[in-house]
Amino acid sequence: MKYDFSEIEKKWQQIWDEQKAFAAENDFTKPKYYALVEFPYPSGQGLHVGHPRSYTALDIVARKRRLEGYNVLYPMGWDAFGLPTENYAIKNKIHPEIVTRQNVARFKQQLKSLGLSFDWDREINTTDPEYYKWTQWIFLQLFKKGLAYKKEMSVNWCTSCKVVLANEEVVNGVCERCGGEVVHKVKSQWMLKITEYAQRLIDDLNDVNYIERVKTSQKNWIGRSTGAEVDFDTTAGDKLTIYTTRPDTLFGATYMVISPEHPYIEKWADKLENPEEIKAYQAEAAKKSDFERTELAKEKTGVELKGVCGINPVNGKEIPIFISDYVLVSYGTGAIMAVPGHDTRDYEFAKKFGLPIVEVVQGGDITKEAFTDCETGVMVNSGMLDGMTVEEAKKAIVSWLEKEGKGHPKVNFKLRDWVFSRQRYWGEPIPIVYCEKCGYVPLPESELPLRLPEVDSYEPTEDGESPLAAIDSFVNTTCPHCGGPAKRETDTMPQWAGSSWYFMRYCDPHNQNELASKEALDYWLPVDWYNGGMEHTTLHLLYSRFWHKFLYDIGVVSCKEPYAKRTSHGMILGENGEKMSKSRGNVVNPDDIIREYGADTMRLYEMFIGDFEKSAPWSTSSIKGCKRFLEKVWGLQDCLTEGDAYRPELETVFHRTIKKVSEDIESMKFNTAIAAMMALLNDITDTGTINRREYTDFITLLNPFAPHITEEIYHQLGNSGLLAKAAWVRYDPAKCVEDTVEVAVQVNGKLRGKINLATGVSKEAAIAVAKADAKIAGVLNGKIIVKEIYVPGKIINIVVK
RNA sequence: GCGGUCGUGGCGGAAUCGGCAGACGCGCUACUUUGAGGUGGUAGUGGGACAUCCCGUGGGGGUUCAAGUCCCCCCGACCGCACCA
Repeated sequence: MKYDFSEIEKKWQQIWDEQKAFAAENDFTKPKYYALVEFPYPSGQGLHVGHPRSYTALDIVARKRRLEGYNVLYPMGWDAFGLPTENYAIKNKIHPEIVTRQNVARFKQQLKSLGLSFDWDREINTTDPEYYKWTQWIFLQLFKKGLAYKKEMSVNWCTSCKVVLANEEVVNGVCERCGGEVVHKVKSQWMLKITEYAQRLIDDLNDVNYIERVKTSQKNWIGRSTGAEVDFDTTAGDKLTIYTTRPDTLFGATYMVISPEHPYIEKWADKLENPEEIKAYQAEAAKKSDFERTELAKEKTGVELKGVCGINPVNGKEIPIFISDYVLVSYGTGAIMAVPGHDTRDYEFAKKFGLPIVEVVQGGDITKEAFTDCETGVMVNSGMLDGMTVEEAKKAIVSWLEKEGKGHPKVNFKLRDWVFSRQRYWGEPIPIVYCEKCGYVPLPESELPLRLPEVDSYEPTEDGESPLAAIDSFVNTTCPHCGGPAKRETDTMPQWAGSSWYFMRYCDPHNQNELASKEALDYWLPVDWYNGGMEHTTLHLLYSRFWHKFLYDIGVVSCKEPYAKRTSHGMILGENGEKMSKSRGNVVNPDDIIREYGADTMRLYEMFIGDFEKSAPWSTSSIKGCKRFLEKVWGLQDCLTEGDAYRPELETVFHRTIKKVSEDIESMKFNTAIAAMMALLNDITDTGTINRREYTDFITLLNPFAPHITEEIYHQLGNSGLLAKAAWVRYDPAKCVEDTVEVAVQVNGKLRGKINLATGVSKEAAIAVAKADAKIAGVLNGKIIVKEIYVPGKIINIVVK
């Protein structure tokens, strides 16, 4: 019988659909398991071969859990708001809603053809008003708690298109579409106070099972540092506050630097002697991104603010103040004290501008480079701090500053508040009304969802406002508070909004009255296993943890953290080892693979391709190996015998393989799980037959990986129900051990032979057997034995002179 | 620049705690089957004048009876960096 994968796959996908085989039950008394993968952005290109890597992996986990008896929730949906759809809609004059519908239909058909066991009854879409109603509701709660506020922020502004650009649309400092000059422009933007949660977002990482590199990335991104804020008096008669992590080096501060956007430049305008130079520098800085500005490799630039000096609080010395783009207005206070002796960037700057470099920590050679090691140094040239270690000096100076009223200890985070406004059409409207009398007023919850208005043009307006600003019927409204005339907020939310809480909606996706019922949330949350890309670690993952914590604070959810476990898959690269992209011409279309090899082979190959956590290049020729494996599994039907127990020669290898596959799935080592099944198959085919028990167990083990073929074989074996609903195979640990083991024998660390030993023999007996071996005896002849090492089941090493 | 990851045959990759490097698969070679095609099977496959020896996990040092694995230095590659998602 031929293995007709396309027939088999179509047949079982239809049966699973009809029977709703993978629908999560609403029986909250059963043990639950919530497996989650990041829902895709339904782009116009269709599914990428990278998507199924993550989806298949957790599909394997979900299917195994069902076989183990859990009530499993494995849902899927669409993160469909966003820039590419909007740009496509503008270009082709199609409504983004229609574009989205088409893309979703294509993605869904592609996902279904992979045989993924999603519960399609719980499908969600962030652009559905019934969904974004609750995204808006969450925003209102944030607003009411003071966590949403307006702030002047700089945006990328294309001077020729007159449009606010996303960072991605700025390439080498010019507009991606027209090549026009891009500058920073200040706009009033909605912000979310994620910084208020910074400490908790770090602390609660202790309570979750995330892979270590995810935790590390999040911690570094949040970037907690302890230091001090210090007030420097200025000759302008005011105080300039700086933030430093090295208050111990205060005596070494020989100048100050403020960011080109610092408000004091305006404030000191009448005292500054070189305003033109300063203005020119500010204009230059406005063209650069933070990334370009802080690049250490680049030459330091800056301009002295002539006419105003700072006064070092510890020694009263007047020191110059510069503006330079390596100081960012968004971090700390936007101003620093520069200690060139002990900071690399300050050192370079001082060298370039001929500023004095004073050594205040001994231990390095500051004529060559800045000495930044704070472990070993001793304070010098620092008055009362002389002789102290850096650690002691930090404490001493901070308490002195506090006593003098010139500073205080300060914890700072690199994490910045979340810019929540977009001047775009295809996003959730922000449900706020601006009233001249009452200010920013939240829309009453009863008016949600605030729908996107139907329009013909999605182009932003001339002055960079959102397209919604051009629609008078949308903008003009009445104030919910005083009833007077008012204007709606016209900015929309970023794509991150809808994805920050979607895992909650899956718990109760059709609820009309709440984002999800408390009962459903309490049962399903937290997500037991969440897999996604490393690129989402610092934005999506952090944003959704922040929203979850907020919803915990207001009593919507009962657990502090949304995801109990987070893992991450590596990227699938093109055959040439580079990232797959249209421009590189190395894109593999999953549809072609499924058509030619079938979904089971595709799934198996994606799991076999390499270490799940690492990136791996696609290889069309390697797929054949997985196809051959499945064909052999299929072919076993022709050599079936009766029998309800493993044959003795296969017993150990069966138990071992079941153990290995069971454990490897849990630790994401899908590649070695498949290798073990291939090895077991080789052992079976060596015997020429397979009995019913062996075959049934083998296909059960393989079922989560290749669900269609195994379901069909199960059916062919005369079973009536679904294999997907049968029971997972068990192993007996006692039967995983062989009676004898082969042990390598080394002399002086070099392999000289191998011996067979009964498992559990003593060291003495083992070494005696080794010495009795003719070859080993020959090597040992005439040598003096210095040491004998025996590692049971592994190795014997005899050290001789 | 900051942060993260990685370097093993011709290729993808294995190698719980430091214990036989190269599992499993691709490719290749020989034979074989079917007859033809890109099918199936058997055997071989890290390198070296390749029968028991020597060398081999990016490079150099170190620790150890024993190092792909631990430590130090160097080289190289990849990913993210807040309005792409």
